[in-house]
Amino acid sequence: MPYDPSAFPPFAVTVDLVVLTVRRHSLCALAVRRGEPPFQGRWALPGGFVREDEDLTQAAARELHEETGLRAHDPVVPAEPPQDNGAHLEQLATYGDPKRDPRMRVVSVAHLALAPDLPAPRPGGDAGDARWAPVEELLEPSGDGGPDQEAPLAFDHAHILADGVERARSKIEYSSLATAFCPPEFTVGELRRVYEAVWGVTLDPRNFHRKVTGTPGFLVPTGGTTTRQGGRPAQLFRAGGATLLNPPMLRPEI
Amino acid sequence: MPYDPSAFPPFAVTVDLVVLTVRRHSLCALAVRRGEPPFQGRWALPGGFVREDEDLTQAAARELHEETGLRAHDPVVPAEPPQDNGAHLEQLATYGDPKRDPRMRVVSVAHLALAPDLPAPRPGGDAGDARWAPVEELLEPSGDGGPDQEAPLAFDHAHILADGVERARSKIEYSSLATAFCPPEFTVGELRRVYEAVWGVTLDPRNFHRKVTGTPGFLVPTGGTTTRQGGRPAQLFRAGGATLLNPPMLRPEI
DNA sequence: GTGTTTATCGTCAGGCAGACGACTATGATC
DNA sequence: GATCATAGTCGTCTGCCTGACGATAAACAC
Repeated sequence: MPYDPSAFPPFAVTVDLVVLTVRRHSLCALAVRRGEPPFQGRWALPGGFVREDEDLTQAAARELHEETGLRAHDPVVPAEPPQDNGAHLEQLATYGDPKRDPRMRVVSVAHLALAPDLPAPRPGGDAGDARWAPVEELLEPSGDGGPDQEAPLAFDHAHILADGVERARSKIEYSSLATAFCPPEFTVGELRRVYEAVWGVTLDPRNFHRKVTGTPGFLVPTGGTTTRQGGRPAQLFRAGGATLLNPPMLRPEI
Repeated sequence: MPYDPSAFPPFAVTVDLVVLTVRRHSLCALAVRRGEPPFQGRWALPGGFVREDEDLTQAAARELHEETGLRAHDPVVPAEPPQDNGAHLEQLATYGDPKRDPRMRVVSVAHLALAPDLPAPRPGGDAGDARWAPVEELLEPSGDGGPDQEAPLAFDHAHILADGVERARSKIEYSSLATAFCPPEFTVGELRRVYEAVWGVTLDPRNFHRKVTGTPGFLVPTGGTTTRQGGRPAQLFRAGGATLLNPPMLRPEI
């Protein structure tokens, strides 16, 4: 089909964000409450229109900053040491079912952001209300008796969230992405608890320690120690330059 | 940002296709020659506008059929046995740089299609001219003396193609996707030559045979044999139901 | 001190991959 | 028909990595 610039169907293009973090040993996603129809009052993923002069990644980074105050890392030029308050941001997938928005044809380019644990969502964004919710809670079919039962996510956002969670779960297997859930300096135990929360499993601390400290370039010791978690002081590490884990971290069966 | 259906910047949305196949022991992509500006006369990836009532995957499947005659498998409901002439189709990524098309704001949802070796591109599509070209030829910076030197691909299509090739290279590691490059019945040697072509390496036939025949659910013997390749007759297999390879096929270093 | 918690080091057996030898079954060539 | 070249298939061996789990170390709470 020849490109005919004068005869194309116009679409609205948005970015939606799956922002994940680990809070209290559970994987949580950022949800905002919709202030207007459709799906008024329901929880949804943060997002918004891509502007005329904006790249998709820029739009996602702007929305992320508006909703959370987080700056996105440039994954290509990783600012080295004390890049605190930076989040990992990558494109997830694009959703364009003709009926996904009842008002008009909207194509949404979903992005996945991974952030360390944050104090609390800042309501400085456009949404009046925002919260970190455990992903199982947002994804469970309709709940089976939780106290404050919430309706499922607006639009196809449950689908998008599920895809984002699955991306995160699989990607920490073969990359150093799990460190994006950690503060700039962290212990092996904190990193292990990230894996446990994201995968929903428990891992052997000894084998985990051997694996991550034995993988060249994954972790670099900072020299400091901490007793944040109680018990014997643990060494502090920063993420090393390696981005790919080879061989990968194996996710336990079941 | 509240959705305001009356005030969104209009975008054109297209699908572009990275269609890969293995021909003569080399990984090839489908390229079409542009018949009009911009980039008139240059090679490009096939693609076109998404229609008003079409899902993104539908649009990609339609373009694929127009350009190659191939039908896309439904990856969710894999038609079992003799699904000949079916190609694997999946979304790749979305490209939306404001300047990627000099005429207007175009967001392109790229898709990746993997097909068995085909007789020849059918020029039934909108493009007057189409060919299978080795991916290195399409991707090399500008060539270093090949006889019929081609200008690089139009738009950001070299970038899209590189992403598609990388997706295919990594995905055959941990999935049974390599069988999408094979006819419905194939030998272990043919499957190995797919891996060798996609990765650009040579693999030990004995270890490869042990790996693929030893992975439950990957290959199911049909009972027949063939001597297509010369030498001792080889068993014929179909792709088994397994889609994930665990442990993965390891891509050799370097 | 005693108990608890967490971190870290070691040991051992099993599984799997890379390297490679050996044998089999076809077609091509003399 | 014997020989050769080509592929396919089965084994063996070694080294690495993982899972299971024992043991020790260093903090805190009583």
